[in-house]
Parts: sequence; C-alpha cells; structure tokens
Amino acid sequence: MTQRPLTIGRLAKAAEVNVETIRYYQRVGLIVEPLKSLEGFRVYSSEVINRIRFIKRAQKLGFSLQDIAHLLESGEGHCNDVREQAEVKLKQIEVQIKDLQSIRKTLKNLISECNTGGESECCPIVQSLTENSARTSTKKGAGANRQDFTSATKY
Amino acid sequence: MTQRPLTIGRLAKAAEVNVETIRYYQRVGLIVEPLKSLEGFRVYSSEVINRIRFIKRAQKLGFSLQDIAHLLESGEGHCNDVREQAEVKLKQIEVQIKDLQSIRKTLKNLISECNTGGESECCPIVQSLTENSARTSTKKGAGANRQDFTSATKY
DNA sequence: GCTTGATCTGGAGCTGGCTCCAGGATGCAG
DNA sequence: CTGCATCCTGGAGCCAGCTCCAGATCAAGC
Repeated sequence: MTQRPLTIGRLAKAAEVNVETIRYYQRVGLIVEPLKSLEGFRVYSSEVINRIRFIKRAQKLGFSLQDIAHLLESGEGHCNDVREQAEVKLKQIEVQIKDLQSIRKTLKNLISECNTGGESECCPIVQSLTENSARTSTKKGAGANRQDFTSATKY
Repeated sequence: MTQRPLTIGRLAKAAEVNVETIRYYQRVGLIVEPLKSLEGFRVYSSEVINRIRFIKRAQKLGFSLQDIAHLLESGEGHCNDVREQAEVKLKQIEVQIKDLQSIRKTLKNLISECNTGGESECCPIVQSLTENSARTSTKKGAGANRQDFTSATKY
C-alpha cells in the first residue's frame, strides 16, 4: 500500500491539532519547515507527529512554548539539562499552588462571614475589598498568609 | 490648606496605579469619566481611589475585570449576589489548584525517575513526553526506547 | 518669559498562543 | 469536467490587561 504524502492537513489530523497551529509552530521555529513537493506542498516526516505530541504534552505540564523549545534543544544534549528545567518548572508550579491556596482561604473566609452576617445591607465582601487594609479573615491569625497572597499578583 | 484638584496623575499616585491604567478602566467602563475642569482636565472624586483599590484587591483574588464589573454592580444591590460570585470563583480556584497538584505530581515522578535513571543517555522526561500514552506516574519502564527520544527532538 | 512636567485625544503595541481570512493554485471524487 | 477540499503566502485579528506614543495644550516653578 502506497502511503499518501503527509501533507499539513493529514499531519494536523494525526497529531490532533489545527493546521494553523502547525503553521504557527513553523513560524516560531518549533518545527522545521520540510521540503516541498513539486506542487509546492510541504511534505512532513512522520516523526513530526511525535514532536507535536511532545509539545502538547509539555504544555499540559505547564511549560510555555519557549520552555519547550529549550527542552527540545536539551533533549539532544544531556538528561541533566532537562531535569533541571523540570525542577525549575516544578518550583514555579509549587509557588502557584501556594498562591492559589492562600486566595482560596481568603475567599472562604469572606464567604463564611457573608453567611453569618445576617441580613446586613452592607456586604462584608464588598466592604473588605474596599477597606484600606485588606483583611483575609475575621478569625484570628488572618495576617499570616498576607504575603503569599500578594505574591499571587503581578502589577 | 486648599486641596489641589484630584487630577488623573494625583489619582494614580493615590491609588498606586499607572495613569494609563486609569484611562484604560475608563475606556472599559470600570470607572465613570468625571466632569472636566475648564481647562479640559478630568477632576475625580476621592471615592474613585477606593474604587480602584477595590478593583486591584479583587484582581488579587483571581477575579477578572469583567468579574469585577459584575461585583461592582452587585455591590450596589444585595449581598447574596456578591456571595454567589465569590462562591463561583472559589470553585474555579479549587479546580485550578487540583490541576496544578496533578501537574506537580507528574513532574515530581518524572524528576525522580530521572534521578534514579543512572547515566542513561535516554532522558526519561523526554521519553515520557514523546510516548503515545502519557504516564503520570510509574517507576518501572524508564529504560527503553531511544527511538521515541530522537523522534521528538530531531525535526 | 521660559522650561519642565502634567494633561489631553486617539490610536498603536505588547505578551502568548493561536485562529482566521483573502485570493490564488492544486488534488481528488463523482 | 465540475466542484469542492486542500494547499499556498502573508497578513490581520483575538483575548486580557495594560502600556506607550505623537502632537497639542496648559499649569506651575524659577
């Protein structure tokens, strides 16, 4: 059976991405542009399928396309480089988790205040957001996570 | 002491944001454009300072500007609406935390495989990202196949 | 009076990761 | 042969949330 040439459309289907995504990856250098057929169509090696899948999986782990470009470079070099990048990413993820946990705590406190606040016309959430010093809780020990909390935001 | 009019620059300082941010908030309707002085300068009410701080604090809790527009509307209405929005956001945050925790787990496993993998030329992280079925955790099978490795990194 | 700095309008540019479009050439099925 | 799908190039648009710019006007300090 003669295989049909792996054109961009078929590649896209095989790798489960949009054709435009492939073109985009070419533009930014994540995929090398292949030779063209006589008719001017790009014909891909089937290994590109794996490369695209690699990219997509790495994205799911929180790597940016730039990160991934480095990963792919390192992949040709030594394991240590890759592991190092993974460790950096792991640390970033852990910071994100902490920030979000702190946000969650604040939101929970605000919501519970709201529930217990009776029928006051003055919403404790709105109040808290308006006040000069943001409180994270009315229960004691609220100040502890204030720093993590601010680190969640980029001005 | 006669107060100088609260122009956009002084407002920006007071609220600790960029002048352009205020203009932007006006453009998208988060801040109502105030009347202008005879010279054509906008003069703000000091309450706008609180409004901007509100916005900034809500952003730190993960609300988008659109969310915040709703919050500000609701704030003028009833507490229940605000609490509901906070609860929705809380759920979103919790999903994000779970996702990140799962990513963290995967990364940790990959890194530890890498550490125990000895001096294999074949990086288990790269392999794992290349394989057809993404594994999220496993200790065995970190050895095999050089083909996947090259197929992701070559093209 | 001159200089510096703040303000105005409006529009463009930035980041990341796509996604879409126009207009033309080609491949394939009926 | 016709018609539609697919391909090409190149450039624009989209999201959010700003940020910056040009060129004009105006205010405040020395």
